[in-house]
Amino acid sequence: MELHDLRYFVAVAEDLHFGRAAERLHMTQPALSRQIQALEAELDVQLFQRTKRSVKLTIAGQTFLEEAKQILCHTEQAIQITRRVARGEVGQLRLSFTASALRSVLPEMVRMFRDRYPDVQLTMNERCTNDQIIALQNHQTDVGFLYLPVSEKWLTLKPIAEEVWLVALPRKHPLANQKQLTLSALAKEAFILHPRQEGPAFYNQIIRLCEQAGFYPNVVQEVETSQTRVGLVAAGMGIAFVPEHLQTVGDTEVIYRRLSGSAPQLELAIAYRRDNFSPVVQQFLHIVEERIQKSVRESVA
Amino acid sequence: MELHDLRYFVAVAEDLHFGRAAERLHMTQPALSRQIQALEAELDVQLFQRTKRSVKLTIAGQTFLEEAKQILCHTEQAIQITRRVARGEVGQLRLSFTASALRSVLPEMVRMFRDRYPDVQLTMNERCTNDQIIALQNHQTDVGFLYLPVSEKWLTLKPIAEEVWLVALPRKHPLANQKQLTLSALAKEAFILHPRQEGPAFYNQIIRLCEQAGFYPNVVQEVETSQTRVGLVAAGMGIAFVPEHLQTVGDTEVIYRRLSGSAPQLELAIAYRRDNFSPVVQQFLHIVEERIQKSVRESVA
DNA sequence: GTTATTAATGCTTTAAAGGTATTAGTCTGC
DNA sequence: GCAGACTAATACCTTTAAAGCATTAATAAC
Repeated sequence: MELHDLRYFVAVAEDLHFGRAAERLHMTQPALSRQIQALEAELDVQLFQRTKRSVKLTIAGQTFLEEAKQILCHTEQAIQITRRVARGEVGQLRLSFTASALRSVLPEMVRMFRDRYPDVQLTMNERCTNDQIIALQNHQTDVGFLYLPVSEKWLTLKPIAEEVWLVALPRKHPLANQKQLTLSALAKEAFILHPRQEGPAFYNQIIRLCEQAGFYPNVVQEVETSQTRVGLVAAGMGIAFVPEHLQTVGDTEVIYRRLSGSAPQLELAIAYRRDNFSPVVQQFLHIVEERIQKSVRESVA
Repeated sequence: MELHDLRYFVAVAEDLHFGRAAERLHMTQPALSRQIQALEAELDVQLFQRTKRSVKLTIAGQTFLEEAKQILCHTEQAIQITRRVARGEVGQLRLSFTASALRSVLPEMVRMFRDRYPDVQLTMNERCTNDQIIALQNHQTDVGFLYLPVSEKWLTLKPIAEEVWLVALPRKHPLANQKQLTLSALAKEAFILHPRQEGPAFYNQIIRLCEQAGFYPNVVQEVETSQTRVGLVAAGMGIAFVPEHLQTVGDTEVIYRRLSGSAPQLELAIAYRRDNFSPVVQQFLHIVEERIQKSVRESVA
């Protein structure tokens, strides 16, 4: 049995007239009659009660009509849903991101994506760069917003923004009032940095910048999240570097200063598995691309 | 798109190997490859991620696989259910019957039918002969157990039992103790009969029998149901005729006597529309037939 | 009784599906 | 690094199932 048998059957069952049904199906009446006969023979069930001049459904025919309509409808829906999945209009997208990405580029991209693809189920998780890589490896996330450098070869990486890090000082710190602040002015300060193994490249970058400024930093603490580092700065334990977008999270005891001259900076990128061909991810990447182009245009203007 | 496309797709999706899938489908690999290509072209969706040496499903392919399996399963079920309906194994059967049929032939027939066709939904309604005919005409019932004669030409009628009617007498009636009771002995009694228009043929039969016994009955009441007539007999209002099977419904104030010689009797028959080709009805008729044959054999033995 | 209607049948044509032989990459093992 | 096995795709031909055309047979309506 094939779907065209069902289509033919439904047409005849609805018209109760072989000639008209055949016309509607763009075929001739004898062909249709024979197909219906073949269908009845295959099912070994009489679907129509025929006289030489009229046709009506048997009880079994009525049952089969309901089923046939459902099957045809389901088939149509299966095609539609498959196409939508292929276009990335339906599916799921799991995003991971650093705390600072959540406060900069991410929100607008997510908003655009939601608007354009309302039927995609979106899951969002804050994770540090390392955890994102692990999550990507374990197929627990689809796209990560993380900091470069990342050396994993099985990942595709696309830089999307430069992120300058600011100095966080206690409000009462002597340097807090100074307009222009250079790294060398901080030579005698106690530094609260992130753990070295949580981003050795960035750690080294900070050390190198200090050395270029003529001193080796006095690292009094290595603390995991920027949030916590800011807390310790407020408590007067020292100074710290935090991503520029995190200054919006206000702590009245802390002020943020952009360093003039060279300052620590990180490159935010999106990462996804090379073997990920999810159309949803593709669509999300398009939106990211689009958003970046817009930023570039705006910064030029 | 046709069902065989779905079958081919499911086979390849399950094996992820064109050659083996083709073998399983009893066809050659190139034919299968081409069919899948054609399907993808028709859907305008890539279902498989192919390399020269391996095949795997795309996200859209995974979606389509689920749908395809469901459609194929539904199709199989549709065929099965249609066949069962055609065989009368599934459906509904609405029975109507007189009160006396419910106490004689009907229960065993219904029991047999239930055992053999447990998936048929059975509806049962007590109705007098006239109401049954109306219900049959209005498609509110499928088969009736009613009294002959019935003249409707659009009904098929099959006599199934002769029903002798008994005399119901008040317990304290002088004739109550007599072993042999003939109609002529009742010449002076007050008769409680059924309404004439509710079965004129049977009414006339009773009058005729009385006349043959040498008297014209003194009809003091015409009352609708046998139940009610028995009630009035118990109340001492007169004597009545009731179907033999109704004597089992005991009223201690009433006794039943079979008339020797000629007695009123009715023919119980089943009736159904000539244009009713419901397989369920056909199956029920088979069981009725079967049961009647059994009765005949038993009465001969 | 004649005509129109309508489903079925016989025969021919067409188109879709399938088969065989072969090609073109890709992986494995020595 | 090369030979051989493996596997999906392509080219070309054959088969088969479905469709068309002409006609028949039976029924209903006038």
